[in-house]
Amino acid sequence: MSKELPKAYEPQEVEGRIYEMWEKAGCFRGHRDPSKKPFTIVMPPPNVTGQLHMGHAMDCTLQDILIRFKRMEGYAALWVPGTDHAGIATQAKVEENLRETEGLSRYDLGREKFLDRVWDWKHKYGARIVEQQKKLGVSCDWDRARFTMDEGLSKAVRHVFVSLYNKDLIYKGSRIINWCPHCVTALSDVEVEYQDKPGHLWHIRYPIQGEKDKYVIVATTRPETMLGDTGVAVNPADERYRDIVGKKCVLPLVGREMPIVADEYVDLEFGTGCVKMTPAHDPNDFEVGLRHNLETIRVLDDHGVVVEGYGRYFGMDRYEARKAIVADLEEQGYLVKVESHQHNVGTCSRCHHDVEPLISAQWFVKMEPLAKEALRVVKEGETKFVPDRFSKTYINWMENVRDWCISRQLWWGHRIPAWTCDECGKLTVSETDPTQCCHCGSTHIHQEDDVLDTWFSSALWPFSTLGWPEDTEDLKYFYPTDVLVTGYDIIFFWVARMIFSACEHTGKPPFHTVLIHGLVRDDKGRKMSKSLGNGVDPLVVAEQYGADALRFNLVTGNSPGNDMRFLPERCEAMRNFANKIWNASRFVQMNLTIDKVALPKELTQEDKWILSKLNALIPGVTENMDAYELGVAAQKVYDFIWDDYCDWYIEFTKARLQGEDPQAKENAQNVLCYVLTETLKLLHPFMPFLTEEIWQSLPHEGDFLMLQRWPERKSELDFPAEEKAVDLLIEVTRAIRGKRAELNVPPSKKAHLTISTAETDIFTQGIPLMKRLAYASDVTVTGVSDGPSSSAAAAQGLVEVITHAARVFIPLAELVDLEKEKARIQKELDQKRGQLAGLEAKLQNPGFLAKAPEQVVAAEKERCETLKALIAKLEESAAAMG
RNA sequence: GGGAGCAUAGCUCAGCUGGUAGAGCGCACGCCUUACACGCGUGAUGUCACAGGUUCGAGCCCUGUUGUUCCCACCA
Repeated sequence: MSKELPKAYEPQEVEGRIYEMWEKAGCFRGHRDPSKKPFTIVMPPPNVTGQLHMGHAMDCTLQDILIRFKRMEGYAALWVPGTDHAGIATQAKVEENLRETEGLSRYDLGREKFLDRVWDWKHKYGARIVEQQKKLGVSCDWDRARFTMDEGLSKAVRHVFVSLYNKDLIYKGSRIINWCPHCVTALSDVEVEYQDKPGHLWHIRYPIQGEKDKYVIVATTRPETMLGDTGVAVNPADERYRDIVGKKCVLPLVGREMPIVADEYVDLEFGTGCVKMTPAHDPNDFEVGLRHNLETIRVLDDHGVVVEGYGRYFGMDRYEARKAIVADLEEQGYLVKVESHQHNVGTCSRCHHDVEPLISAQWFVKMEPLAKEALRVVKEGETKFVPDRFSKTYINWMENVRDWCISRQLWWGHRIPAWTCDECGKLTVSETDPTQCCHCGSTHIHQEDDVLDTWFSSALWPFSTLGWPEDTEDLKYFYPTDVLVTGYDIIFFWVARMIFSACEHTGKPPFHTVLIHGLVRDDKGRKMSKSLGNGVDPLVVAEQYGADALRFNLVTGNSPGNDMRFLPERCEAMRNFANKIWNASRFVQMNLTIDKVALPKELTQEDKWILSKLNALIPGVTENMDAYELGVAAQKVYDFIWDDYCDWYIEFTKARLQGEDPQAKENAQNVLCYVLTETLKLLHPFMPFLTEEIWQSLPHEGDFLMLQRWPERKSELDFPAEEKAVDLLIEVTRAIRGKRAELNVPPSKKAHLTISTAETDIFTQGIPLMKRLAYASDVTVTGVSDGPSSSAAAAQGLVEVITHAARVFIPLAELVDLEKEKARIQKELDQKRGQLAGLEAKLQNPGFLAKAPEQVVAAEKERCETLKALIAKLEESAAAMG
């Protein structure tokens, strides 16, 4: 029944096979089961034509750990996967490809044909990221995979749009928006990234009209926008300029007459205290312009190029125009001075070209009414962020949120369901394509060209993927979802929008917990990026070390919400851990003669010890999982397996397995298998492949480890006395090894130990274990009074090892350097006496005795007593050495 | 200008509700001890940034300081 296993774990051989097995058996499917509680996660949909990167790997791993854990806990677990059409990113990629391969632009093809190309692209590359995710072992329900431009999801988008429009929460208006001249589209506020860039502050003279040689000097960082100036503003409190308010000045190079106005907005301290007003290209100027009725004149077109009517500047892009204008100003004597000036420039989060604020007719979602409920659910804890500090980030943003610009001048996306009537000019907004204007009945209507911001559809993801707006069974059962796992970088883009969308459209927050993780950085702490070329491909890592090792690396050694560095050597350590478990189970299997596991009635003290440790581990790990402390939970399992199970328990069992007693052999096998199996369950969410593979080859009931029930603590398996007893054996064993190492005695040189202890039962039972682990040829256990005194031992050529529980005598005295040994004992004595002094002071402190909890006081007292006993022994030993 | 995070062993980082400072890697010494050299055993290394405070007791709580990173914000 047991097969020959390779000496080292080979993830490459295992992972694909195991995944296929799970998938074929339908293990990932989420079933509505009225007898179970649902647990639902929706996966943040990656870009449909994207590639899996380390951030995805971390995101997927965390989700997979949670969903596997809950599935094992007996929930009806559903993890909904899917992909996002990622409007601007995907369109840009296809356009680039089109340009490179055929030399065509999207306009050459026309909207319809171009969209066909994007769909081709989607079909070609859309499956790639799914395949990559599978390599990581994600257990999502692929049958329910959704795409943001699926029919059903598109329906949801339209439904929401119409509903918001009808509630006056969507409107079309001319506003100053962020425009990317490179992507040629409007952007929302969150798609603008501000960067500090070195720039200049140009001081320009604007002549005052009708007054010879009188000027007002404005300071600007963007001289090219002066073409669109329609005024100059000063602060009303500014003494310097009081006399010119109300007068007019003349715009150099253009000759336009413009009013000089007074507005609080102007900062007296900055620059010259005079600001040129360009309402069409600056959000503040736009506001000032509204207050003072200034004209709004656009001078840059959608590509950031100067429009007609400005002489030689026509056709120049923003930067050329700046140069030319500055040169002309200087030549004509308008330029007063140039200062260097650091300033904050908005750039497009996609292409990083400078954003051009400009006035444009766009569609907006009115945020204030929506933010109200979205704030409430977080403030009142209906939706919690983990770690909690991110709720502050969220609240702060939501309280100051401005209307959301949702129209994009792209082709790839959900086309805005609004039609303009060619006759009456009014809008018809409808879920189904209308044939006529809803105002005048004219059939001459045309649809908006623009599409919606990608995030408009992803905002609906938690419910649109479950069938909303239909009242589906899935929606009733699985919605609201439970946990959303994502990086802090998309709280504004996505999480916030999901929350207010869900509240508005479903009346419920979309999830009760948002588990936030940080960024995965490179080994030097830099962000992984294409341009730096420092990205580490998760699939390459998984191939090299195994997906389990990668997962374990990503989940340990960091804490929620904090960035982590990706260190390849940590993968190696995790691979080693996987191998450790592999070999532990290989050991178990090599000694296996049973085909069914049951805990024996007769348990040895070491059996009870490991069972008791396991019993403590289970609730500990479970609590950490419940608290989303996944890294801590993983670390606990790691420590248990490596330290308790492998280093000690397996070694303990060798005495029985290699002994003569068949019953003892079988008992040991049963406990070994039992503990290993339970541990595999605890480890499974973290290392699914390895654990499933091992479990399959051990005696088991059921078909898959991943569908086994999560372990529970069993009170009948608590053995505090034995736990303590074996801890003592371990302590003494360690001390003996330490002494031998110090004396450079190789393990092959066995010695006859004499152990003098008050715990004769424990040590007598432990003789077989100690023989093996403390390199003893034999062990004699005596009571305290029967053992030799230190001086007698020294006389007999015995080395003395002193621990709290016992004194051990080893016949190796000829190897001891007496002076060194004396010094060592003295050092230990000093140390222990120091500890004792501190402890006694604490125990004499009335404050401590009165206020500390009883348990703590008792523990400290016990510590004090054992310390005293140890010191007495050491003192005797020191005295014996003279 | 607001807000947040981080500062713990040579390096990278854990440290649960305050109760004798931890891991991995690295380092030193010794081991092919019949699961594992992707291993075993043993060992060394820390004014837990600084200064105050609360407490019987602080790496953990409070205040301030310094350094550092990030987010938000319209200073032309």
